[in-house]
Amino acid sequence: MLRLGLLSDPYSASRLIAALSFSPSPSRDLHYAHQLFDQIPHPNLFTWNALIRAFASSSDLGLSRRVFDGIPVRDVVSWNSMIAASTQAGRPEEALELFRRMEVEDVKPNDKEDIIADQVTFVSVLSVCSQLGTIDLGRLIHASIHKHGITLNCHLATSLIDMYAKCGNLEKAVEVFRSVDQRDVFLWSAMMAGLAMHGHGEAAIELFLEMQEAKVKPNEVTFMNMLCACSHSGLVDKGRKVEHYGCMVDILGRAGRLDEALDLIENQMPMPPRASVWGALLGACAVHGNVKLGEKAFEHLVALEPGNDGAYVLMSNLYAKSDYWDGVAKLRKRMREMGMKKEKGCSSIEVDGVVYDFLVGDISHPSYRKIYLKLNEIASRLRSSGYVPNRSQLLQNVEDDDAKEQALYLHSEKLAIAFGLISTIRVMKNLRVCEDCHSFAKVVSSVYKREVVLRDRYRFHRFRGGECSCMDYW
DNA sequence: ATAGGGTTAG
Repeated sequence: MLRLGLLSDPYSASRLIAALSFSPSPSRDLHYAHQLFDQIPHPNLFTWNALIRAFASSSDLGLSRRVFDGIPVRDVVSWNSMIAASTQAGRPEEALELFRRMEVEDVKPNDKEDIIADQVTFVSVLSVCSQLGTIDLGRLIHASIHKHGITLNCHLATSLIDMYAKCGNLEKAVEVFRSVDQRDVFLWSAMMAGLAMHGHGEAAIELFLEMQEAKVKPNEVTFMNMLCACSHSGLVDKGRKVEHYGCMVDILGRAGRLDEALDLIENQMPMPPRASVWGALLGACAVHGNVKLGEKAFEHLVALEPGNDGAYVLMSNLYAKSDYWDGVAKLRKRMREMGMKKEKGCSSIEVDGVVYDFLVGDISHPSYRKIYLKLNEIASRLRSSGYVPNRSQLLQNVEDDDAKEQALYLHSEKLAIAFGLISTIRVMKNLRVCEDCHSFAKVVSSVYKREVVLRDRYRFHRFRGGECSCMDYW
């Protein structure tokens, strides 16, 4: 193309950039794409926009942003590309900021439509809502879609279902799902994932059968979601019918059948176990407190993935649960030597459309005094109704028993719940909820006769009258 | 003719 001088043709140039950025990794050369770009004599919006996407797929958000900022007049595709790039890079706040700017800044009219934000914009922003758990914004966008008379295509409907499910409104997700008549594999899979997340494993399996009747071919994600549904609902035999070793280890392990899980890995797998398989076993050992097997899984796992910080945290928690503090100290030393840090626990709660974040022992909230006061009051009321803090869930070595109890009360989930008790209760946790916080929430729901909805990294917990929707199985 | 979107265990 260079020899023929085709770079001066914007059509060819844009296509070349796209081709270079979507090629499989060996022939993918973004550095070269960038160099080429500087040589394009007449770049147009198509070339700029292709480049945003190209850098985003190489996960270099900074470069995408530099291209975006340099565009003299941006159209809706430029904005959508940049918003999608931020969303996919796990930077939902940046995406949201762009969306808000988009509404007030000039957007060059597009050939096709002349509305400011279109379906593609909404798809990305709904994905932001899923990530942040901001159901109010999600509802606003849903309303806006209605208002503009936009029909739901599969992309948009999938995003809506995912948003409602991840924001805790499963009924609404089902409603959207049922309102679509041409359903593709993404739509079906997203609905199954939503059901699984809320503990409706059987319903997810029924949906899978319905999907087959509709002659839609499942893909690997569909199976993944199915197995997740089986795993979270304890459906061991149904899960066994789908062949996937990592998930099967998880299903067996979660159900406490650790020996069977190990036997599967060591004697039945036709291929060498990959990291995720050992990860599933380690996770199961952590749940069931099996240190010896946990150590074995851990060593296999870090041999395959030395930088896996999650493995260290799981193993350390397993030691701590078993009161083996020397093990914890050794692991921490190993982590320090490798320059690794544990992800900080953070819970956020949405009250009247505003998201509040809490870290452990957080005092940055304007009314933090009120929150701790409320927490004290909760502690005494819970104690008199029979709740005993589960000190095994304190994963640092605090000698004094009273101090241990104090430290448990500083967990971010509890702070968010206490704040919620002075407002509406909808809690998001970025990591898995700990057993003590889980029983805490149960007692809160019965003593205060309030519903608590807690979304952790993997699923939803809906506490009502002292019971949780997960039936203590997660 | 060239650019933008959705589902995913531990």
